[in-house]
Amino acid sequence: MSHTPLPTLQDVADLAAVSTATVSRCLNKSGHVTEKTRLKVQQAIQTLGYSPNFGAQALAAKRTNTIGAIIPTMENAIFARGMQAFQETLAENGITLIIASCSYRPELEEEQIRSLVARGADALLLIGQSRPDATYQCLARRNIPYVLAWAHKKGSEHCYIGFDNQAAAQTITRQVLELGHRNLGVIVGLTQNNDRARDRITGIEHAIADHGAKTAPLQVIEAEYTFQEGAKALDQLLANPTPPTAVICGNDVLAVGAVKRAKQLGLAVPEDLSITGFADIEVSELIDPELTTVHVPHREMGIAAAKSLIAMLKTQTPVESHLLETRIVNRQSLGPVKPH
Amino acid sequence: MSHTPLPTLQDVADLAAVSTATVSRCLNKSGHVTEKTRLKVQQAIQTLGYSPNFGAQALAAKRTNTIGAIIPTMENAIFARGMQAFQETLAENGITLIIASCSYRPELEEEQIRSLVARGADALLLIGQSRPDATYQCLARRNIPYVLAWAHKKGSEHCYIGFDNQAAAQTITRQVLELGHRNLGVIVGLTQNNDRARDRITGIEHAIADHGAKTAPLQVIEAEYTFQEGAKALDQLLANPTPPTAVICGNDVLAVGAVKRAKQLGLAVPEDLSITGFADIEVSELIDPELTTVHVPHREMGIAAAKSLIAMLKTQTPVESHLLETRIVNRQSLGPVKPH
DNA sequence: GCCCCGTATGTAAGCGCTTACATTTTGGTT
DNA sequence: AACCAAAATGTAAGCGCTTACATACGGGGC
Repeated sequence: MSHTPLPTLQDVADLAAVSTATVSRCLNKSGHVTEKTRLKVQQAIQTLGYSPNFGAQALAAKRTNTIGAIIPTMENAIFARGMQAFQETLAENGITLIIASCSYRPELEEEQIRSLVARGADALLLIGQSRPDATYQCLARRNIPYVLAWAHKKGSEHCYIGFDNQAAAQTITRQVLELGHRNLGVIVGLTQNNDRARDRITGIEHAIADHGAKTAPLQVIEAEYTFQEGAKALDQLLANPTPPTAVICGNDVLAVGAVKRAKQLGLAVPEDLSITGFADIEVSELIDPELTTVHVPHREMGIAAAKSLIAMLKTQTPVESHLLETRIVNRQSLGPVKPH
Repeated sequence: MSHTPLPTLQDVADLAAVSTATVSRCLNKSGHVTEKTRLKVQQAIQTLGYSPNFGAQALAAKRTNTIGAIIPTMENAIFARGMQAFQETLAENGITLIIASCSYRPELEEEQIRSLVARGADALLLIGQSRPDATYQCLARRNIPYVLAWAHKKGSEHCYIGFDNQAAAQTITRQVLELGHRNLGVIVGLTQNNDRARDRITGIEHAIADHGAKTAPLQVIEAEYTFQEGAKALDQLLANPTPPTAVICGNDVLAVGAVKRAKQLGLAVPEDLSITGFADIEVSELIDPELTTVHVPHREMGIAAAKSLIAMLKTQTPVESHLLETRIVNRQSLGPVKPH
């Protein structure tokens, strides 16, 4: 499968009878080119089917127009919509997304960060904030802008593009308490390497403390983000001699798994058991009863993250954090506690 | 935010008191280096915290160790699991994934292909086969290997890593017919730019023709891949004076949306109406009744695609297509036709 | 001890682009 | 028509790496 060598900038310059610098200027829209020459060059590019060599461009310009993202996993719908919007926004701005996953394992994340940086990522999107200082230093040293998404922390040195996991969890818990529930269960992701999950638990605890009513001790089960694990976690919660009347889930996937299990066990939701979610992914409207959950503006977040990163790249200065509003979506899975 | 310039190959060479060529040879494991020098170099790399410059490497070596994938959308769970496995397998082999989405729009796909190629993708993963010849020629001209995933075509010039959409649809339809259904509805993705959806319809039609029994005319509704659209499509099907007794869906998302709608309408599934899916994504086990569907080995497919692409890159020769087996997963949403 | 050859290492020429700086062109003033 | 600043274009020096080729080295056979 032989093939002619690809045309180079020089070839274009020759054909258009200008210098390579002029062609380069046309390509990079860096001004100072007559309309006439621009047309000539355009023409030459067309006829040759020229497209710039990526490596050469990266080497000479010291940027790749590439942004990296490292997410726990692409399989989880929690990240899918936000990443889709992120990618679309990058593409609109001529930037390519390189993507890696870390399976919620910090050491893998670190490795992937190095890898993406080595691959020339100009900037990075990371999820949450908890990672070794060394990692942040490595990014600072190489002067690589990054945003932390899916989370928010006031007054942090980092740029967050996300929502307040703690406050959101607190709000929905308050609502649960106001409906009379005094014995709450919690199903949440593995907190080990997930600051978002930890923040949500904190929010729940604060809501209980603030509310002041006497409540049974909070029962917390950690589970991987799958329907099955959500179901299993509910089993554990219900095995307790005084099972909760409401289960607050740190995630829609877990919540939906729990709802399904509750129904299998013959429990009516929300009459016998209330269940709430977090994220408002598509599946929360699928299950019957539909899930009362915390709506997270995933697309907005992806778009904001992309824009912030692009701005940082352009201005070479940090950008303000961006707090997105969440809101409770009242559907059907949360109801008043059953009087007995 | 000042920062020392990053160490270069030259710096490493100086520190290790060898030439740049030797350092390069160490890095690329291209043999002919004494263990002793290798150690010296390793040492120098460590102390300097060196990591190769991507652009320079790409420019000099004419490869980027980067593979691109263009999928319709990341939001759809149909691609998530396969892509996750694809990315993991690439990462294990030191290759980075760059990803783009085309929203089922061919002209956007073409643009994204150009973009990823321009970004230095060494090889590509594409979904399905139908695209302009010019696109394939462009890839051939640049000598860029590619595989077509999520589909399979015998005796094609292209390398497919996928499954036989038509045969799978045919098999599940046969099963539906054997259960006595003679009036079938079909809900399938928009066929306009989706050869997989078209193949599935063909499979359904063949099954009916082969079976020989007299059946009502097939009613086909096309819908976007969302729960809501699946539900709406079911409404349309049921609006018919002689509504189908079984609905074959080209996709689990549509099927699950249809199941939910059927229940809302007070129809028992499968007693009053049978519904089948395609893909076997996680949500098919969530819905009640659980979905009878076509299982697609998504992870296997992702892994196989990655391996094939890597092999092509290494050997510079085409690789055989790879046909993956699908199988029917009999769960609860398909039952015998109701006698009346 | 000498020669030869295979292996380890060094030398240096690019790879294709960007960009600082030098040079030419343009067109408005006087 | 001559002059000049501003705008357009050209020149050429790298960017950091790979690799073909040249050279140095070391050890076995005689």
